[in-house]
Amino acid sequence: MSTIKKVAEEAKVSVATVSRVLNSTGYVNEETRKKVLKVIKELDYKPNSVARSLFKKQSMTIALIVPNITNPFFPEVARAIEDVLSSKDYTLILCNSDDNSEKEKKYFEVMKQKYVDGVIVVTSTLTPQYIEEKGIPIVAVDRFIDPAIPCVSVNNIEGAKRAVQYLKSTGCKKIAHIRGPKNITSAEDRYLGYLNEVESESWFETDYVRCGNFNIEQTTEETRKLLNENPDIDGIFAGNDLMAVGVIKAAMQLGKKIPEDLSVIGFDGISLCKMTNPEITTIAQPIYEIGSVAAQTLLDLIEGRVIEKKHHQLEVTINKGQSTKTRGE
Amino acid sequence: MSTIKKVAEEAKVSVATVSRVLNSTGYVNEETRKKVLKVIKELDYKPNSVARSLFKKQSMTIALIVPNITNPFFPEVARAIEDVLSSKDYTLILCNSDDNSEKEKKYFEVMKQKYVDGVIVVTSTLTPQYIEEKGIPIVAVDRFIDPAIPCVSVNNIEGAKRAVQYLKSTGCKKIAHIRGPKNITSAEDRYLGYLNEVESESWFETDYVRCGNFNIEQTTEETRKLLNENPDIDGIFAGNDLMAVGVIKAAMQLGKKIPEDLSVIGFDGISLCKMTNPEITTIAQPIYEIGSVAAQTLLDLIEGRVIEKKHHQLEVTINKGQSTKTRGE
DNA sequence: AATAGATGTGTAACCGGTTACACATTAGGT
DNA sequence: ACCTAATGTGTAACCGGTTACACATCTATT
Repeated sequence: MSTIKKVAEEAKVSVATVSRVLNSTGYVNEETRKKVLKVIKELDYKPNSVARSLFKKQSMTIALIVPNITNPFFPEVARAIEDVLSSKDYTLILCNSDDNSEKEKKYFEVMKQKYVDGVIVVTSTLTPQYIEEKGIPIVAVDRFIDPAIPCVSVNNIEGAKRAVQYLKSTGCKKIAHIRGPKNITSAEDRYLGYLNEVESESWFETDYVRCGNFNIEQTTEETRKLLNENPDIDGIFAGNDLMAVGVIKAAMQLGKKIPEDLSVIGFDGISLCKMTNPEITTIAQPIYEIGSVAAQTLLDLIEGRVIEKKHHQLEVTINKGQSTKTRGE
Repeated sequence: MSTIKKVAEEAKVSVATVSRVLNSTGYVNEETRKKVLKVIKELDYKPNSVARSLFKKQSMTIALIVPNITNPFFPEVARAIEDVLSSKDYTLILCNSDDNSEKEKKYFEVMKQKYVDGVIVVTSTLTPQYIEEKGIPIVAVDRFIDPAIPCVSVNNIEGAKRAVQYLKSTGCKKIAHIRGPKNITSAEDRYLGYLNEVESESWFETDYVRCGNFNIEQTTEETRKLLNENPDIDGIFAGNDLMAVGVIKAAMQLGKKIPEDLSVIGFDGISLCKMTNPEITTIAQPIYEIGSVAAQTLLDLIEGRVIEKKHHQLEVTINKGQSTKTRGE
């Protein structure tokens, strides 16, 4: 492996000059520059990022902390982030937190020791004080942390309202909600949106809300109970797409036809929705865009640009599948 | 941020002693050790990984290069790898190559400059010479590169045979194959396995093999053509699970009942299989295990342990869903 | 012709660790 | 009591870059 020193010797200049050529800083005579460039090419010299990082206290690396990359929402976010980063010569470190506060903190610690330039995080447990104290640029995705911390998400309350409104518009008369976990802001907001749309309805009962955990099996179980106890429910707003799959499974087990007997709408718009049968109607987040905006915002933060907007709330769209009736039917 | 120097001053010892305490190397008097440890705690000192990396020429980081993390096979592999790595204090860098040789090479270059300790790669384009030349420990996953390069995969030929045998055992009389891309070894092997099982059959025609590209839409299109031209095909072995979804979509569009009119079997065993309706019968790879074995093998390589086996071929299992008839039906 | 500013280059300190080596002290063996 | 080996600690070089600063030369201005 050749070093800047070898290049300097070979080109008969000092390491400072080589460094100037590499970084296009300071003055370098055109002749000298060409000579150095020639030697660099000859030796196939590639500067050592670690040495540079040590001095500059930055690593051209950012970390993404997600609960679990296996959850189909996150790979698309990760892909978007990585696309933006790699186009700017940054590198992405991937961390799975399992929504565990200890793991999140451990990752933060390690990242700080590695001079990671910034972190994009999906968390429900990290506090603004902790983040502040670490002093690493950070952007939250999907789940809101604090007004002080930039966040990229959709308006979950609005999205949930749209979901319920849509079910209503297709003729559903009794709409239940299998919500996501209690401590997760996005799940909370979707619940709030649902509640806002239904609480003044004469048919509404608090029993229409059940708590799932963003996972299929448990949702199937919960839905089966719900439908057994309330057979006249004809619409379910699931906390996310995976849960919608769970709801559909339960409905099928109970012999209910979808969407004739029961309409199901999800949330997220992961590509899975188009693979199931029936295809799932869902409130689709612009997932790729969320990732790319988050990455862009983090780079702005890192590179000291003013960030015009702290909280990006992107628009949801409704993706119509066959898990809901067609309007007016 | 406190440094080793500050700790040394505070504890009235030299940096060498602090370093010895940190790394449990050399001789350190117990009293001294306690004193240093106390100061480290007081100052909340965390050693700087970058400085250590520079000297040690290793970064406790490994890179995973996959075609696209958005393909549902890879997040599970990534998760497994990350689990193993984080338990050993290694960090994972994620790269998306899009199966593009230039991108793969660029990542390799960058990783080398960052002193990445090793690479796990899913590639069809990298040559052993190139890899050799970079001199970075490497493990291939899913796709075989060269006998010299450790590889973790399943026996795709055997798996494909099992798939076809299973279709036969459930009564299929004419079995087609929508295969994956030509240049990908795993797709090639699955095709070979299929061929081996069918070429001696009287009903077999070369027209029963169509080429897809591991993607749903194109597979649907291809399947539609296949079934229109050969209406009596009653079984399809899809190149992977995503393609199986495409096959099922096509069958439904043509009004064929699954599995009564057409049996479909996939390959991979991604969690998607359990979410569709009907659930997809598939030749399941032990995906998580593939990832963890790959990670473990790479660490063995990095840490200089002898690797007993260069090519790990893990066992596939058959996951029975409702996309195939029950045996003997 | 004198001088300020631009241009060009090298020396050496610095980033924050690790470790070879030197040196001292203590313990153990005969 | 003497010698060797084990124990304990500090100094300084090193990893491979970046950059402040010093210094020299060249150009332009008055």
